[in-house]
Amino acid sequence: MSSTADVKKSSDIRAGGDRRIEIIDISTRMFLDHGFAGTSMSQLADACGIRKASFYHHFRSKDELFIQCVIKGYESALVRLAQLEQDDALTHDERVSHALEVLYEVTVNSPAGKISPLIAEVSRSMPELSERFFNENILLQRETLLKIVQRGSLSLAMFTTLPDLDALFPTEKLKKGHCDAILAYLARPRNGTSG
Amino acid sequence: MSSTADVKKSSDIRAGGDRRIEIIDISTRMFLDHGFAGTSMSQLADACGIRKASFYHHFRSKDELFIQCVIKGYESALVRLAQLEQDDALTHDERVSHALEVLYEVTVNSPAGKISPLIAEVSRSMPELSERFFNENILLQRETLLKIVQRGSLSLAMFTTLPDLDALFPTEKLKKGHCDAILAYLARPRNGTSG
DNA sequence: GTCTATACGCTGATAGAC
DNA sequence: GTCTATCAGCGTATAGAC
Repeated sequence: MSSTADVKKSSDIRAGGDRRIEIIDISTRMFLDHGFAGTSMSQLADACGIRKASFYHHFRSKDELFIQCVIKGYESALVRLAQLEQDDALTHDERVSHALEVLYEVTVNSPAGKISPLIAEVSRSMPELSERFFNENILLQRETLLKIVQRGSLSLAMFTTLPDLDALFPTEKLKKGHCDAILAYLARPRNGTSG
Repeated sequence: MSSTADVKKSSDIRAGGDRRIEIIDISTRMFLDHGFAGTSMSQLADACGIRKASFYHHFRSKDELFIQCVIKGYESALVRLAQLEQDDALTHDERVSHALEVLYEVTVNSPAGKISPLIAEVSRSMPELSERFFNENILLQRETLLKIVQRGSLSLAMFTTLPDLDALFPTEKLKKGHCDAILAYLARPRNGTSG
């Protein structure tokens, strides 16, 4: 399906322009809706209003198209973060707060966040994409967030544990929190006994 | 791909026995790993150690096999809930608490929970499966949970709002909670100013 | 209940005219 | 830059022997 050479920089773009962007947007929607294997080039061609063969003028393969969809998905979020880092109109606290909002949107709610399952789907056939997603998205997110926080006069020492940020939200803890919330809710209007 | 007649009761099982169970378990693992469209009958046959054609002795179609995988996925959780409801060795509070644990496992951590994205993948081609998943899994979960809670001497009135349980965990609220947690974490060892 | 052989549509992809 | 025509291979599914 794919080879190591399939994941490269923008150098293997065959053509540039609005049409390309349009195709990527439409294809992203299709991939999100039907999965990678579940979306055929014929379906994509129909959705884009062109013939199947014309697709190969813009993208050398289905893999390549998908990779571009994924990259475009997370690039916009990275741009937003980068702009935030440069925004002098905001206070430091506002920048940090907005950055967290952006990260949350990207990770949980946005189309970019919903791409993750697709990457899981193709992780075996396109391992380079998974790696790239991690290096160019996850790691860059963390770096930019770090820069944003560093713009304030905070001591650097406190960020030495930043990579452990994930540990802040362990499944077990969240689970207990959720269960406790339900139990508290159920217990609230209790009138009788409990046995 | 599928017709209305494809989703039925166990009457359209072609054969019963251990082999069938084994095939379902292996296939479930494959579907979870590669998606529905991403898993071919050849791959499934290889994984099960039989020929492609032999598959059709057990299941009339790939759709039918998938449906059985989904159903078996959530059935075990429902059985656990039902047993819990009958368990007189536990106190009422224990039963409620354990039920929440089971629901959490089923929804978030278990293979059954991970099936949800697969159902989303095929929701357009197998709408009956989505409906069945909701009616036989989601609704039954709620019903059994309700029964478990009702075994205590709590007033029925408090459950009139149970269908709104989802509202307890609105995205915005959770989001704010997570962001606040990160901010609190970042602010903790703060030594300098914040502008 | 599993096998071999086979039907046939659809897949991703290419060649070459315009 | 889009098209028609075409390819080899794989997809699901069936027929029928053992």
